[in-house]
Amino acid sequence: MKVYKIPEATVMRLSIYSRYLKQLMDDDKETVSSGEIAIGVGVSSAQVRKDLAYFGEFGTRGVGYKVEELYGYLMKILGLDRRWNIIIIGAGNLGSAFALYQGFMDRGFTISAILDVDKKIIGTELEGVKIEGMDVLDSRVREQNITLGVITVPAVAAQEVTDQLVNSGVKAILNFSPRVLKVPNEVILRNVDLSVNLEVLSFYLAFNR
Amino acid sequence: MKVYKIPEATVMRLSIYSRYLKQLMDDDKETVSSGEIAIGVGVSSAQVRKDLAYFGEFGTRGVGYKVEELYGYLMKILGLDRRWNIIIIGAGNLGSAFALYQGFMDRGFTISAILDVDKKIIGTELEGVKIEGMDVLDSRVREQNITLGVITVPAVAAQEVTDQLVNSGVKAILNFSPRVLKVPNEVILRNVDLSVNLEVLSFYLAFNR
DNA sequence: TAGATTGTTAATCGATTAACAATC
DNA sequence: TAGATTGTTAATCGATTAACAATC
Repeated sequence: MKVYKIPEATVMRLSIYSRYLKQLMDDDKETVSSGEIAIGVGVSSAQVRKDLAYFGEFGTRGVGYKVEELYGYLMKILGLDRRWNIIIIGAGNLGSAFALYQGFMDRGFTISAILDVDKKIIGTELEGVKIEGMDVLDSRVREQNITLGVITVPAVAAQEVTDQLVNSGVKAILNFSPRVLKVPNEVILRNVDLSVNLEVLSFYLAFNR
Repeated sequence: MKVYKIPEATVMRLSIYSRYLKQLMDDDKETVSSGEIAIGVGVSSAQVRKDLAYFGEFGTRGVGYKVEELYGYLMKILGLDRRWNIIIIGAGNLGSAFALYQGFMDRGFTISAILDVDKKIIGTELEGVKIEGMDVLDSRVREQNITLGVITVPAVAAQEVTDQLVNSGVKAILNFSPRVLKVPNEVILRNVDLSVNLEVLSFYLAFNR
């Protein structure tokens, strides 16, 4: 496969397009143009076509795209035509919220393990998954073919947990802790920093008026 | 005030710099260079200086920046030298997790109200804040000077809730629902889309190997 | 054929990086 | 003064937008 570098913004939009197409499918719409998608998700039609062009030609000139077909392509491009196993580290409020969120299931993600250090919650269940101690991290990741780690521990513990996940062979990490984490190049890291998001809003509120 | 357009990426980094400076303050470090900050947060030193340059000159050539002083400037720039009142709509898992997260308190945010439609949880408390019904949305926002709304309701309800928030006078919205929301120009909207984040990881996992 | 819409190229815009004079 | 580091300009890089030939 010829690998051009795909902008991250493009990937995020593809995910959003796919969700919009799902909506259209529910409305039994059969065909859609780049212009309609653009309006639906708030970007330009050129943007939509450019994003798709990284991966191939999916439409018909003068006609548009077949909704269901394009949806299928996008799911495949996004790697959502198969399942990914997730391990959640930290079963506090955020970790629990994440585990309980139903939306992920439909999109190809399986929560395979949930770990915490707190003896009081170890042994209890979340979504049918038993919360276990940190000692099983390595074996769970290896035995259950887990590729994706979600970090919802306090900031101070985040780097250590990251190192453990990396050593056990996790390939990608979604980090909710407000810490800048160091990972080897081959591990994919994404940060969802709730504080930063709130503070960006604070900035624009304070700055513009 | 002369308003140059500040890149959003710059604002996000300022928030991260400020957190790093806080760490340095805890370690009683007095001075820091752009190069040290750069290594600490994983960007280039030119980036650090450029980001700061949007707002003024905060350092001393040949010396660097006074940690505490720069921290103070950044907090001011980010609008964190005062408090912002927040209303959370949706007290499910994610809304609760958000409400219970302590980090926001320290950074100038006060959770003033939490609303939900579920009769079973209305009347219960989260972090000392009573969960109320949607009928009080307007009065709460107006009376308690709430500028910031956090949307943690299911996707289907998100646009309606958004409209209500906008009508009641909220100035900025942090949206956790996986929906593209329409807001008037003057309202600042940020989306934290957990699904999209997970799917970006899925993409790179599937694409690179 | 006329109208619509794609796929793609070229132009534009904006953000990052490199380089260096200013200066402590 | 010599060494260090800022603030800023110019060069580079990358992403978005505009425009249009291809084609259904």
